[in-house]
Amino acid sequence: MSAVSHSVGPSAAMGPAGAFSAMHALRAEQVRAFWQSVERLEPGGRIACAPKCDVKRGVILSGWACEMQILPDGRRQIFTFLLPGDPFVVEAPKPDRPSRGVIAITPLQIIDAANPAIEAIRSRESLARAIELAIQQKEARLLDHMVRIGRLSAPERVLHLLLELRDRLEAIGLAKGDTFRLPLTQEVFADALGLSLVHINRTFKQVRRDGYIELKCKTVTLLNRERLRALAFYSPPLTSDAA
Amino acid sequence: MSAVSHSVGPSAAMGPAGAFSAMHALRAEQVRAFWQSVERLEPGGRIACAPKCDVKRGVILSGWACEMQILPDGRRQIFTFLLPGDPFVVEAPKPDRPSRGVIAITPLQIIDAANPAIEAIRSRESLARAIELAIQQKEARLLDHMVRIGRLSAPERVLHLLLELRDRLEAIGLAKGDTFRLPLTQEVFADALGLSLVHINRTFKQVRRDGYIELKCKTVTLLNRERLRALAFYSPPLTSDAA
DNA sequence: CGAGACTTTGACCGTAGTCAATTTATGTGG
DNA sequence: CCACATAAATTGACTACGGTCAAAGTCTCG
Repeated sequence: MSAVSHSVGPSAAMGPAGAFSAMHALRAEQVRAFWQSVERLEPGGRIACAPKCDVKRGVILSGWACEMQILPDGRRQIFTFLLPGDPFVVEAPKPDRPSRGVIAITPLQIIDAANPAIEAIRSRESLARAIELAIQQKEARLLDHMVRIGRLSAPERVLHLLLELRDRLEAIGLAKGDTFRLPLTQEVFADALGLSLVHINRTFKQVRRDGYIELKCKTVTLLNRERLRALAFYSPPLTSDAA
Repeated sequence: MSAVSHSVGPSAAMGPAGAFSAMHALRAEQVRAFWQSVERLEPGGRIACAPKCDVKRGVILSGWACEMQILPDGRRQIFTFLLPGDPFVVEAPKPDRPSRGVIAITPLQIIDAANPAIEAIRSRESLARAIELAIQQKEARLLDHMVRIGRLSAPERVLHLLLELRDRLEAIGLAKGDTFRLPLTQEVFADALGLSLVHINRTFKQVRRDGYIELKCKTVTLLNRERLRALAFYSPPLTSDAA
């Protein structure tokens, strides 16, 4: 159920960041082959690459995932959230390397970029451009996340992240106005923002009390987004004017 | 003086990360043209791209620089340090965008990648590979930095960063064993590690007192690197085995 | 209903921030 | 080479943000 509510619908994928915006032009047979090769993961599941390969590329079709690293110690840092349409790369875990990986947060559907079903559309220049843009935006988000973690206070971090997620979800049709579904536990939030679970809880309480957001049933509403943007020093992402 | 001590020497640039490792095979005339087109910056200077262009690519020849962002508020976050041999990209500042940029920490020598003097060697596959590797390593360092800021304590952050800098400096011949020159003010350290100036000062005092490092006259010595690596959860970078 | 995951709260502690002053380089002109 | 100006490092006193520990309350789901 919850997987469905996080999927890109047939038209939702047409957003600027949707890597599959060219899909409507495919023949039915290709579409069938495509859906047959979709891989599914349960929450907590880790995207692994095939035994022989040392790298796997793919795209999120539905659901939320995150890229993260776990210290030998148990501490965890989440680098990015992956939403439908986002491309990803995972490398085979090597001994003596930091254990980084992509794990599913909700039920997840992904497709391997090496899949023959995707080869057919890989060459379309519209897809190539979409992927190019996605990579560029991801780079920018990494730096945003660094500022968040390094220089913002706890309430600023939370609001800044919510603003980013809203923009990204709206771009793929999963947010209506200032309201969207947020399928994250507070623990995940904590690991993304470099805070403790308990402190995240208190910070949410605070930003709710202060009238910045509403939050019920995993659904968030940002109250007065303009004010929040100024407050958390958030700038929306570029849309597509890049060279 | 201090610029010289941070330069890559003719042989120092031969390290794995040195983008100019193929330079020894150039003709004298090309080398002359090359050095004539080197740009210089004083500490605090910002690398700007030409008035018309919206992007500038280049490589650090000597000195230290950093990529950073300043919040409207004055708070600053440093993303990466750039050392001799490191490629960089700066974009023209756009209104309403976060003000990110590259600024010189020490006197700096850089060369524009669009320079004709560099065109001659651009096509060499050894250079292309070096740049490829440099970009890959940089990506990895960004994530390392995120873990540092998000999940490590102040002493861990300091030691982790020093370990990284040592490895990178050694790769370009600017560190002998566990000792190297560190031309950073504590304020820069603070802005890189997401801490306050005062706290950085106290943390340095502590790691010195605890026998983890020696620090005199801007020169650091790491005492027992193995122990520090375990303590700060540091993994050295990949050298060159990537596909 | 019971088990387990997630959220919420309280009490307390410790790391790190702020403010302000002092000391120590570093540098510059005379 | 010295006097002064400025940047950088250092220290103290105090505050506060965020972490830890522990318990209780909610929510799901079999």
